[in-house]
Amino acid sequence: MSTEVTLKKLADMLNLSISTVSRALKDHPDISTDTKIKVKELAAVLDYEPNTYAINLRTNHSKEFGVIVPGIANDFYQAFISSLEEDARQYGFSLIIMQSGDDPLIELENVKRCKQNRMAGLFVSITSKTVDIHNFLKLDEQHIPVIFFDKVPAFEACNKVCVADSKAATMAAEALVLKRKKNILSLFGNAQLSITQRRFESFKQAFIKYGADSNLLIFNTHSSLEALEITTTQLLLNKQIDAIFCMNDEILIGAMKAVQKLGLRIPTDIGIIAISEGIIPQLYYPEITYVETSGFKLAKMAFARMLACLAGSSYVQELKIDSIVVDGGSL
Amino acid sequence: MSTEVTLKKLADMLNLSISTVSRALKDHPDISTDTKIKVKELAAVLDYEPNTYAINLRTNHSKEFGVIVPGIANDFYQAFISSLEEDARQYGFSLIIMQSGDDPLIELENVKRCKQNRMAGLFVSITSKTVDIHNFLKLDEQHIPVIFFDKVPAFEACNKVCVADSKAATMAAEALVLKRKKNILSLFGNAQLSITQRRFESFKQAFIKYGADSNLLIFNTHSSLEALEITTTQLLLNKQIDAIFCMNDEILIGAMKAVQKLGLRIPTDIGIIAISEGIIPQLYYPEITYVETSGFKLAKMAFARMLACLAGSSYVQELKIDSIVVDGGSL
DNA sequence: TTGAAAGCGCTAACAG
DNA sequence: CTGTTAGCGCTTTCAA
Repeated sequence: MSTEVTLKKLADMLNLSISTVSRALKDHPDISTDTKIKVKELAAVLDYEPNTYAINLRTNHSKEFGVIVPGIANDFYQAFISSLEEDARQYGFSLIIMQSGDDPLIELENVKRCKQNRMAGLFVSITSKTVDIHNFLKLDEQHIPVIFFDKVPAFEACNKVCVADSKAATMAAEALVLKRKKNILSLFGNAQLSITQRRFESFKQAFIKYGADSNLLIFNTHSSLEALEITTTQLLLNKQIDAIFCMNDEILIGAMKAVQKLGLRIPTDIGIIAISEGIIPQLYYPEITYVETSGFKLAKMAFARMLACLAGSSYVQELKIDSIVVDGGSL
Repeated sequence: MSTEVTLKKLADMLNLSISTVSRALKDHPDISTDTKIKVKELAAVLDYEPNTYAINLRTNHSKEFGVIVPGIANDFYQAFISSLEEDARQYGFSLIIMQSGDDPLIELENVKRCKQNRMAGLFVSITSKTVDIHNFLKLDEQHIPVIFFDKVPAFEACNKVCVADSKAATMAAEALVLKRKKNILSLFGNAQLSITQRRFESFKQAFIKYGADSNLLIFNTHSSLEALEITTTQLLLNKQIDAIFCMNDEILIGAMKAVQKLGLRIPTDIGIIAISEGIIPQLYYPEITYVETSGFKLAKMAFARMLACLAGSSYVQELKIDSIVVDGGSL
């Protein structure tokens, strides 16, 4: 399209060279105030907009961050991305969102896209089956910082920010001990995942630490529906149960359905506490007491770390954000 | 970085010209099978990846779609974006997500970013205060198709895909008539929004059409909390109320809290129906019956329309997706 | 204080 | 079948 306003066009119209116009536009000290004004005025009138691709080609990097998550349909990632986008925008960066669908192959494909597009940096929450971190580390070598968040690789030296999983579970346990709950239906997620293992260990340890004689009925569940079923069965079988602990939102949803189905009153008939991003617990009355794992806060931290890396911080870091207990009156 | 693999590098190593390598890589018929194989092999070995910026600069357009929404923290946009991303990926496109925060100024800034980045196309759900569509239409002139979805401009000729608002409200009303509900607490959103007005009109008309003698208690509410308060008050004041209609998820959340607070049983004590994306209604037991407004389906349609525009379809179109009633047992 | 010129990596007409 | 060449729009030495 010949209507495109370019540096050349401005230069021609002003009888200046392209380089002068370029420099004027970015306030290069060499250029006289006079020309600067003239150039800027014309640029404004013609609504000149620099061609991003030319710049990127020239400078060999872009102002785009890639974000790879298993799927965005999740309150936690939602909050994370939403918050990250705001921060990024402030700094002139855009976000490219990619979903791996928890499939390592698609994840790899996405990583390649990021590399090919010379992204400025990458935020990744890996799939549950990702074993080979190699491809990510290659990016780091090319000076494309990779910040892992939430689901992070277990051992490798890399930049990670995540919620304090163990701590969150401990806090939930402490709340239960404090309320002297004796028979606790404890619902955990997929036992294969390290997040489940960490939360489980800390949860158990906390009761031991405080010398509580609570009886823990522990189950692992892989879906909301399964949580609903387990909870229903257990509550019917065991009338002693006086509290439910849910390791995540998905489980909470199932457990709450069971509680509603059985017509139990919270917190009189039964207490409940969860680890959650915070959206779901607020949907019920009374609101569910939860240990917060804030995607919002995590995004702030991840972005700060990214800026540091971009600014040249070369060492890797493993950061954890602390949780807080948000009392909804359900315990 | 000198380790970057470029066409030139491949050409030098193979003693071929850059153009031959380029053509071999894209299976140009002019090139001999022999050279093609040689070139492709080396490219594979060296992990050659074309420089996107050079291509974009050359061809003056990218494989990126901009997506501008008021905010992504919303089940509907969530579903929309998630679905759109999958489709886009299949076709080699990426998604740049931008949030306007329902602020027309940020929206405008984002539109400019899209223009500046020569996006391949744009999906927009406008802010509630957007009046000037001019800037969007300018993009269309530059052959950057703009597909408005969900929140679309009222009058202008442009590509729009949205849920059939009136139809959804009519369907909800029909369900209520069918169940012979007589005193219906009818909760609508912000009365200033055209979506509210359309849903309200159709809702009312449906009762008239069927000659139902139902008594509608109509309220407009702007938040979940307000919905909770109104519902609580009304249910206490008027024991005749036998059903609640909620125009959207936000209102449903508030109404459900009130119902839980008052300890009412669904559907025996009271019936409830909502217009929703579908996530929230499934959180309760029994699940809430709702008229579906699917972000997923809308995305499919929007993407198809985008492809058509990219393929040269120049006329504008206004598309609507129909809703279905999903019975959760709450009515 | 300004301009000329080279080149980022790629594509595509044109020429052999 | 392959090579030469001329850019795409911009930045950045180097010269003037």
